[in-house]
Amino acid sequence: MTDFAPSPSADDTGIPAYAAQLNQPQQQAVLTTEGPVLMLAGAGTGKTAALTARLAHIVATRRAYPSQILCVTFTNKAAREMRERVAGHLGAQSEGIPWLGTFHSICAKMLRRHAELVGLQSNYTIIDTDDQLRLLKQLIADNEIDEKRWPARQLAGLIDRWKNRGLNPDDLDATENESYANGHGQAMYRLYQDRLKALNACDFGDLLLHMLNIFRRHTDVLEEYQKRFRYILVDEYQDTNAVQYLWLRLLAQARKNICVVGDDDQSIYSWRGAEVANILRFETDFPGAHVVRLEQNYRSTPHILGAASGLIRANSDRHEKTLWTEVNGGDKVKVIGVWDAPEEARRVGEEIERLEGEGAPLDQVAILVRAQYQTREFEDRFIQIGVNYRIIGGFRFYERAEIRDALAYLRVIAQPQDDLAFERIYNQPKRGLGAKTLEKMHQHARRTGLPLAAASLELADSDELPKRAANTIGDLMRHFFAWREAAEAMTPSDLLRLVLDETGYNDMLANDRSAESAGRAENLSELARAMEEYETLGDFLEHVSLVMDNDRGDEEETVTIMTIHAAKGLEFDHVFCVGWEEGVFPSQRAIDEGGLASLEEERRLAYVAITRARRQCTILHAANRRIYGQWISSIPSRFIEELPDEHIEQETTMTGGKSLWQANWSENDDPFAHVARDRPDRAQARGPGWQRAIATGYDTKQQRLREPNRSAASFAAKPRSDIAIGAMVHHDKFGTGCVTDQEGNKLEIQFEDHGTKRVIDSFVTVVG
DNA sequence: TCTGGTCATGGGCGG
DNA sequence: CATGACCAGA
Repeated sequence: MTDFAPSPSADDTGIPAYAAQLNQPQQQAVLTTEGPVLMLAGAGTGKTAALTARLAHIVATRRAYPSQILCVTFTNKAAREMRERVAGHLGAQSEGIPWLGTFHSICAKMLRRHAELVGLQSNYTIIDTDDQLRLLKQLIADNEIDEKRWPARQLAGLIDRWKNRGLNPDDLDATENESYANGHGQAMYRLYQDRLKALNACDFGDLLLHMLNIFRRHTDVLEEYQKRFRYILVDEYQDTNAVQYLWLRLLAQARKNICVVGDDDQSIYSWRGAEVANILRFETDFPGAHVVRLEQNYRSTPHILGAASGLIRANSDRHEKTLWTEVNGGDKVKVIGVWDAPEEARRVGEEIERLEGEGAPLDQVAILVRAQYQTREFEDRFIQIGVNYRIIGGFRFYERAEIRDALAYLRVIAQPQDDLAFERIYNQPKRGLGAKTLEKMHQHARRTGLPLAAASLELADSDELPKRAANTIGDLMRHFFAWREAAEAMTPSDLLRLVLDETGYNDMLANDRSAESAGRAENLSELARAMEEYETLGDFLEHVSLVMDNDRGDEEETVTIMTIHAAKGLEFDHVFCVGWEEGVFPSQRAIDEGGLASLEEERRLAYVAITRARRQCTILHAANRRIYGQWISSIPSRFIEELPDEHIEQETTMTGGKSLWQANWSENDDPFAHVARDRPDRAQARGPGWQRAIATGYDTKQQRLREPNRSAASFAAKPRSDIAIGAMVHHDKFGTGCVTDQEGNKLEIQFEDHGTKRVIDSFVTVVG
């Protein structure tokens, strides 16, 4: 430890307060300010502490002003946390760090200054995925592409991926071009970009791509930023995609004072374009980079750590890290097998009630699921037993219809070219303008090259429209002029209240007696309240598209249910990892497609899940699960098998020990009979993973489990002996019919009056 | 403009 | 199974 410049907050050891609590490697990461630094920080090793201390150190030792530091994160939450912690270190002497933020918000800010270099005005609109999709649908229709065969979603996905890779329309090769509508990829991408420019808008991907283009084409701009940013810090580097990487590399090129922090074992966003390779090859990109490993874990007990480390060791191609802890004791990771999803929820509910009885705070309990659909079962159960819970994810505040309507009005006021917004509200609330009017407005806009709103006004002044429609449009446009004028003199939130009144939006909600209308009105006043801290409409609109998120924290103590992805970066005393079954986790898609790489990503996801736990981690798997309305018997996840024995403790309930699958395995030659033959079309969709499973079996997987409860397991899928193909049966709903096929407990029946149906055999009686 | 019925579809999520 | 998109018909 050398070279601490004197600082007012230093104590008598000479170590400044912000570094006093740090361990040796962390201090190294803080003190090595010059040159490239790669901080490999395992889960729970205090990387945010190190990163914020580093930032404080740079400022406190006068190596740079706060305004000369670029500090990028992926999420607003991370940015907020960093900001708060740095402020804690620096106190009043920090005037805030203007260039601390997400990739997107930083790029948006830069782009406001240089918009004209890419053909935009500085008040450009940032459109979200919803607008993006609507725009693409229009373009697809205009170009007479069959949207059934080439969905807008697909094109949106392609364009996003191209942008993530830093590719402009001109950069696409023939293969890329082929990937949409038989060679229309490039043309559609180009049309989309042109359209955005005409709307004075850009999407999220553009924020980065535009800035990358500007840096590449205008060296003076690049140099300005290179000069400004003496130090660069990047959080979650394993999540960077190509365009972020290129953008960073250009900025860091001049001074090479770049410090990146990440954990390749927690890279779970490759499907979003993140490239783990970026962190794996940092030392090649920046020769002479200092590598600091943070391996002391401050979060979890040794068993939790041991289980997670053992699991992740099955991955290849990673920076080897050995997490350790000074903490002693703690329970082993508990693995519980249950019969089905309801029992899983019941069991978790019981455990939670027990924890509650022991005085554990409920906000320290989390249930981590692989996919959103798994949350329902827990929700139902918790309502039943009266456990407070909240589900993270799902709909976000600003994705609600009424919020989007309100924002659309504000967008048109701020930016008359915003056709997408205008289209959303021209007849909302209903004012008698239908599809026919819209079509005419579009035609006129196309003819004249005017924005939709302006074109509609011209149209209203002509005789092209029925008088009623013309009057309505004229009226609406007069309102917009008035609001635009009012916006100069009013606060944004007052403007919103005015708009909601004058449009009749409030009246519409008041007259709507449906269950949701009260909540909607409430959401709108919430929006107005949230707007109060903004001085201009523009400020607010940028904030809402980039920053505003959903954590309106109800302070109540609740259990949290969320996906593992959403849990990254969080920690809880007690974590329940549920649904650890082949096909659920790892997900069927990961098994079928994407090969080893995507299975390794699933494994990293499992690693993230376990390492969220501070004191106790419980893993559950069910023997049967209903997916898409079908009962699927499932076998425990391979990840359970990979957990080291010495760190886990298995428990199997009476009904849950082995799966239906295993029962059938011993009785039939084809364990997947009841699944794969169930529906031929679905059997195909199971893909190579399942085929392989059939070929090789999974019989080694379950050695550690107790003997199955054979009678319980066998019961469910066993065919009824009194029914055979050709039998005549009666069904309460469908009447009488002839059995044409029988698989396990499922029958295919040709009914006399209802055609062929598939039913469960317990619902029919044999006739005669 | 609203309704009801049919049909396809079903991952993780941030800005 | 459950939900959402889309279309036909009142």
